[in-house]
Amino acid sequence: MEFNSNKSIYNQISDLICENILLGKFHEEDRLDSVRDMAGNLEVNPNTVMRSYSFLQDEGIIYNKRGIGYFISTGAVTRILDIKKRTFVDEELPSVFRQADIYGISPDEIKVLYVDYKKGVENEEK
Amino acid sequence: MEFNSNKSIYNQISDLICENILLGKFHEEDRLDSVRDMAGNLEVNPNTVMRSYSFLQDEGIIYNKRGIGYFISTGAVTRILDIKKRTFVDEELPSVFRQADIYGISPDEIKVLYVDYKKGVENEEK
Amino acid sequence: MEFNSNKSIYNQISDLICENILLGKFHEEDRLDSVRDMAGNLEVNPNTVMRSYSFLQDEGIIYNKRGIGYFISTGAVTRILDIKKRTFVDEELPSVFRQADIYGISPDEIKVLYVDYKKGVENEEK
Amino acid sequence: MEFNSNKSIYNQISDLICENILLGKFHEEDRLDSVRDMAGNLEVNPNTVMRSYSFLQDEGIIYNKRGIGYFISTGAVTRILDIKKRTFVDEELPSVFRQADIYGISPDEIKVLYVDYKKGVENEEK
DNA sequence: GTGGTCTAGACCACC
DNA sequence: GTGGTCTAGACCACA
Repeated sequence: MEFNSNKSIYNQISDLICENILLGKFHEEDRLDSVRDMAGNLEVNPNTVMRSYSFLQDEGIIYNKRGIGYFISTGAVTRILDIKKRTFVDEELPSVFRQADIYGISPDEIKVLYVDYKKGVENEEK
Repeated sequence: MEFNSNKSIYNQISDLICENILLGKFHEEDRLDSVRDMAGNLEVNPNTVMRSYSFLQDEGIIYNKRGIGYFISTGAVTRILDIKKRTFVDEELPSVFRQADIYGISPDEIKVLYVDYKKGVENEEK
Repeated sequence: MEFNSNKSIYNQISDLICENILLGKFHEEDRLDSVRDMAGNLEVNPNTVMRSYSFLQDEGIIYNKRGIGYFISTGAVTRILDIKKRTFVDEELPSVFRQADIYGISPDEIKVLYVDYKKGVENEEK
Repeated sequence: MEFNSNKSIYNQISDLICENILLGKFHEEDRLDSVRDMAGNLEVNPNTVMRSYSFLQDEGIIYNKRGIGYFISTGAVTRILDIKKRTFVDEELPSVFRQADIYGISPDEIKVLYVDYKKGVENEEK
């Protein structure tokens, strides 16, 4: 897997895991890949994966059983929505809207772009 | 002026200048504050301002007259819209929509949030 | 290493790296010395090296792996030739020819001077 | 008149005057335009012209009659050829040849490029 | 006065 | 360990 430049890798990995949980690909109380396996799959330094896991653990999204591995917490979905959606709506969206405003993109256009985006994603999945 | 921590200062200065140009506060062929003056006003090191200016010059948004100062290029508005709007629509929006989708925010909700945001801004201006 | 006074140091470093790539001393996908090491070798401030690296990155000649270092891009040779040869032939040569013309140096004489130069270089290498 | 970026303006003005002398447009013992006139014609700061004149005076190419103006020295042509041609052949050409060598341009190609250049100039003059 | 470059040294996030 | 950014302060050429 390749990682885009502007976000730190460990952050992208955290996001990836959260998304998979929200999308139902990972389930609560599932065990995550070991740090080494995950690092191998993603072609990334184990330290970097470790950092993602630690971060998610701090957020209460996963937890650790010593010597066994990392597991997705019960209630992880709720917690992710709590944390991420809030920062998304409260912090990210305003900055996005501010830019859209400057560039003269109307609310209707934004809606249309979003609809188009969703269509694009659907087609890819087929 | 205060700077946000997550973006580099020189980047925020560049953005600030671009926005002022788009908003019509700075005009094409206007002279920018000298590096030292701008640095003084923003309470920032001259090197940091220099970096912003150099960056904008590379982008063709401002240009330099030897020994006189930096000036806003003719066509700067167009160029900024070209560069920024393109990266906004092509790179920023998709990631925003992807998140919105995951968090279950519909196109109509996005539109409403944007409308609300614009109202908020208008009220502030009064 | 010693630097010529009329060109900026960071520029000379960039040129040095490009030449080494063209001459086959550095190869595509090789890792460059770290900023600090290079600075130490050249007896120069790390910031100065950083500037060279950033410049070459902007030109697409080298790229960065986060936390690991700078690497020579695949296709760097082509890209350098593209950039440098073009500016050499289109911008530098005309001014040279213009001067040669004024000083009454004929095309044949230029050719002879060049041949002599190449012989001189060959002898040095022995 | 517009001045290209990479050389200092006063230097470009000096070169311009020297060329006009070599090309026979200005003659020895001719009076040069006053600093102010020249500055007006070139749309440049008088200080900058002054600097060119001083420079040329230091080189012995022009001389000053107090209160009257600057005049081209007798022997200016010889002196210019002495100074400029020497630095051209001894310093500029080697660096040019070095680059040509790196870019794989042969002596014959250089000659052809030079011949082409001369043809181009001739056509412009018609 | 203007920009441009460089040094020294610091701090940070990241791998 | 890596790069990236920033400050403070200096020096230079140029207009």
